[in-house]
Amino acid sequence: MNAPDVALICRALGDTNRLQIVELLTHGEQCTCVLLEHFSITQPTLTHHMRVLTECGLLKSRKEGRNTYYSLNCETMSDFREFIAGLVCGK
Amino acid sequence: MNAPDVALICRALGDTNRLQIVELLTHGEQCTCVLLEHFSITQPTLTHHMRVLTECGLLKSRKEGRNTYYSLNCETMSDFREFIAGLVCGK
DNA sequence: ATAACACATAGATTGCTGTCAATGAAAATT
DNA sequence: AATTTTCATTGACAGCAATCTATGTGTTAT
Repeated sequence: MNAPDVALICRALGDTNRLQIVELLTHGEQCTCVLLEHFSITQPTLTHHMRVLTECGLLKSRKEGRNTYYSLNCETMSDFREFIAGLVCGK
Repeated sequence: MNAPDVALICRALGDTNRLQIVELLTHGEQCTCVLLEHFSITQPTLTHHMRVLTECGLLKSRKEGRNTYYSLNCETMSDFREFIAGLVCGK
């Protein structure tokens, strides 16, 4: 994973709401309606955040009936963790 | 380290130039003048980026003569790495 | 003292971002 | 078929952020 991709992900995680969304999704996929209960934002704003997180590759989405389920993209998350893990002092 | 602090750091790392600055500083402290050679931005813009990185706790600075030397704040970096390392699928 | 150097600060501008209300679209329910 | 539910899209707005030029400040060299 190269620097521009990482910067894009960091920018996505640079919003408190989005960071909390990712934290919630570490426990498994969730639909928008359930996620919405955890925040004090409107549904369009949440959908906007989900879009940002999806476009940088962090999330996957799956439609089932009238629900949309979001989950972490494990591969991207793994690559990102690896990059950050490499940012050590005195390399 | 709590979520708001992490979000602040992520936002700081969400700029390609700043991410590269942090990568450069993993090899040790550097003064502004040397860092500037790696980028195609003006000196005030670089100083602005150093300020952002310092204010979120990622960098430390030290003045020696007419030079300012920047280095990673190892403790903050460590806490941040640990937080990101905890963002795993299927927790 | 004067000049040169390294960096910070101020002010302006342009573009992006988080948020909302309003609306659209597709599926399930009645 | 009509209504309800769930989510996406649109358009707007206020605030922030990246960048620049111009200038200020402290330090070293001449």
